[in-house]
Amino acid sequence: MVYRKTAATEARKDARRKLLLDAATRMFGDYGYHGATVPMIVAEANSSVGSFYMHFRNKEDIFAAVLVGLGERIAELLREVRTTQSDPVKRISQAVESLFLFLAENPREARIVIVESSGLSARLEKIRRTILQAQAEQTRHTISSAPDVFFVYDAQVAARCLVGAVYEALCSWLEQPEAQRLPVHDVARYVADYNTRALLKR
Amino acid sequence: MVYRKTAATEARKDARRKLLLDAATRMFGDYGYHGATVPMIVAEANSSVGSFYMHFRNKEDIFAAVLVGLGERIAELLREVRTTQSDPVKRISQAVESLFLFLAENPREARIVIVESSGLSARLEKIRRTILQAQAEQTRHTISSAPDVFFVYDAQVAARCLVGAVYEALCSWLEQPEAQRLPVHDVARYVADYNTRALLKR
Amino acid sequence: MVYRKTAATEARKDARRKLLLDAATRMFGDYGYHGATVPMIVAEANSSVGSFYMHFRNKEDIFAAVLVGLGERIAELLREVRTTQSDPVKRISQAVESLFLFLAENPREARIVIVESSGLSARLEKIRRTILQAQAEQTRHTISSAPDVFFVYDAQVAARCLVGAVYEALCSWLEQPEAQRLPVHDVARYVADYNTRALLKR
Amino acid sequence: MVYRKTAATEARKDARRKLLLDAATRMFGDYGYHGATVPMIVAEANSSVGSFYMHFRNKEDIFAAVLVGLGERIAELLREVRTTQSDPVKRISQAVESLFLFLAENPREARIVIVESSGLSARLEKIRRTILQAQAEQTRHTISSAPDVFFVYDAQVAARCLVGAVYEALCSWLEQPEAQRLPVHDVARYVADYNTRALLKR
DNA sequence: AATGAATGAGTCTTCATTCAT
DNA sequence: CATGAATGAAGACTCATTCAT
Repeated sequence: MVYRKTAATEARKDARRKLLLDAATRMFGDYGYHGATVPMIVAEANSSVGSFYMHFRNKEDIFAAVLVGLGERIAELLREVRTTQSDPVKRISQAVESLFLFLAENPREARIVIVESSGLSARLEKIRRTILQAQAEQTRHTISSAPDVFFVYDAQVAARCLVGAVYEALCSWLEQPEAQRLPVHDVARYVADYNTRALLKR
Repeated sequence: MVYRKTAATEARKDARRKLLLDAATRMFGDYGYHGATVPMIVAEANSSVGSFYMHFRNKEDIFAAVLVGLGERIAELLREVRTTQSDPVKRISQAVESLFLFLAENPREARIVIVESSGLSARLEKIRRTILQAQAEQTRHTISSAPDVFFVYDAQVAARCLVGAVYEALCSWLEQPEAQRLPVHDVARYVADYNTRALLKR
Repeated sequence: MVYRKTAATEARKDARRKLLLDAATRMFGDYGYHGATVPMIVAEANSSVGSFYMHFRNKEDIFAAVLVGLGERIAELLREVRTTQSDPVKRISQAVESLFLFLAENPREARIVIVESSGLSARLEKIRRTILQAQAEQTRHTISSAPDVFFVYDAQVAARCLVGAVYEALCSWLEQPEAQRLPVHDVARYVADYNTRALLKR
Repeated sequence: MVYRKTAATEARKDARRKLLLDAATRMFGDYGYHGATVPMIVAEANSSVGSFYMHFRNKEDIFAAVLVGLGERIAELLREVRTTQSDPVKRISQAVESLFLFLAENPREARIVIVESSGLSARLEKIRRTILQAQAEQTRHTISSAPDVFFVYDAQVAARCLVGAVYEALCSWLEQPEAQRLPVHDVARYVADYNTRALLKR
């Protein structure tokens, strides 16, 4: 009497989940963790409160899912750079540029990672740290692989300086009215240069 | 007689205001903007809700005041550096170091400026921007004053990279358990070097 | 062919109904009417929500069914006593004892009848009353059959006193940690004596 | 600057608390623990949700307060009987009668103690047990004080039988439409007799 | 001016019930 | 007939803000 869980049903469920996740990304990106309410999210997803709580334990849960998803997209981004570039200096420079461009093109996602994921619950804080850590790790690894070209006191500190510079430069860029913004690619390039110079031995 | 009485009253009023402001700094620093409640703040200040609304229009208002106060302390800090150091490179290096040390010694204040002041109302966002801008301005000014030693695409971008690097390095440092932290002064120095190298022509 | 198929279907349907009813008894007994949820019950029955609403109009409906079932089991119990014992005094004493023992051995069922069935809807209240009434009726009948040995103001009141004493004594017994409980049979016997003495002329 | 907490303010606060407590008693008595909602209670008390949560931590808390209050009223009742009656048999009989009458006159309160306080949280269960225990203790004490007149297997069990009989008889009485009810005093007297006989040696 | 009790709009969350597959 | 995803009404609770004393 147990009916096969049809693939179609499963697929529709997953689609709904994705819908909610996307809506949440938009709402969290636009209004922040506290500003975005569950009713707002479900309305944006053309879904319902009940459905929301079928897919996610609570508001924190969906935020975590959004964050993890973003972390993966960024990790994937950096992974690509790593496999493309073998020269350590270019690799770092390229990673910074890619990160900057990705976030510049996805400002809502950027805001979620940079701004909104801070100062929340321990669990979320941990996810945020993991994301930053993944980026830092990448940098750290490259730095350590070429100790003769990089000047480094502590790779961890250096990596975080780099990430911080990227994020803040991005914020600054996003704060400008669109009309006055410098060309994204130029800024991305400059930020990449800034950090590359910072890391190189003179 | 009347004047003195008024002065005394004024003084007491200011004292109460200061008390609330300090309590708010502690609470916002420890629990964040949303986590700190008005009752919490007034309890910490040994005051009362009524009194609170005597001195501040609302919660946002006191947070703004805290933020402005912090901005001034930081501005003052940087002003001192400027008057002490005339060499542009040293001036920048020194400014970074001072900022890092100040925030490291005042982690609550650091959290307020870096983390908690983001993603709130437009008004607060503006104040935050003003503070960052003040720091950036300082850097920009120094950079512009010696175009031959500094390599700069856009002083604004450069300045924000610098501030971002400082903040993120600090966050990283604060995230560590105290036992495992590197010496503050060493980190501060390294962060200063990081940014100085980033700015100098090769 | 058609007939047999229908019979088989009917049988399966009844089996499923029984499964749900048993699961509901466990859940209501363990978590109470409000604590037990429909999803909990169907999970316990390895069934599904849809199936549930196939067999029962709603949650109240299944609770009612559980209650009615319990009422019948208890009625059957008392009926047996009546057919076994002809001596009115022994009959009452035996009925009390049997009831006590049955409930002591089925604490979940006991909790449903005694505790959980109170204070719900009018319909459920009525069923509960019916069950109690059946027990009372039994007692009343026996009492009335031997007016010379029993001292009774109003048989209805007397019967309810008796039932109340049984239930409360049972609760008291169940509240004790198992290790400290007096022997069931002794308590059952004493409760029987208590009520017998209460009913007899001196 | 610390103003004296005026007696008037305190009094008004207490009055409000009492108002809420009374309203809660009515609502819990009429609709049960789950049926009575916080909005209902505050509406009944002409108060507000916020006020409610100023005085009580949560819904369970106010129910606990109601229950404790009832426990005290009942305890007081029994205390009076104890001081008035020195003869053990009369004391028990009188206690039963008083309890019955009190509950008959306060049916809402009765329902709260008897019906609604069961099967809730551990905390509430404990309070309920305490109340029953207090009544049982009273009985137990009297019984133990005159071992030659009372026939008792275990005073605890006996006491609970007594309490159960009282409560159930009361329920039965309350269930009747008012027109058909037997005179309260007669029933109270009979219930008292029922239990007295049950306890006496033959 | 100071106090803190009172307010109620606004959140999150649960769960009985429905219905498309 | 069975399934379980979807629904949304309803409830508990928080907290910024007001205002009578």
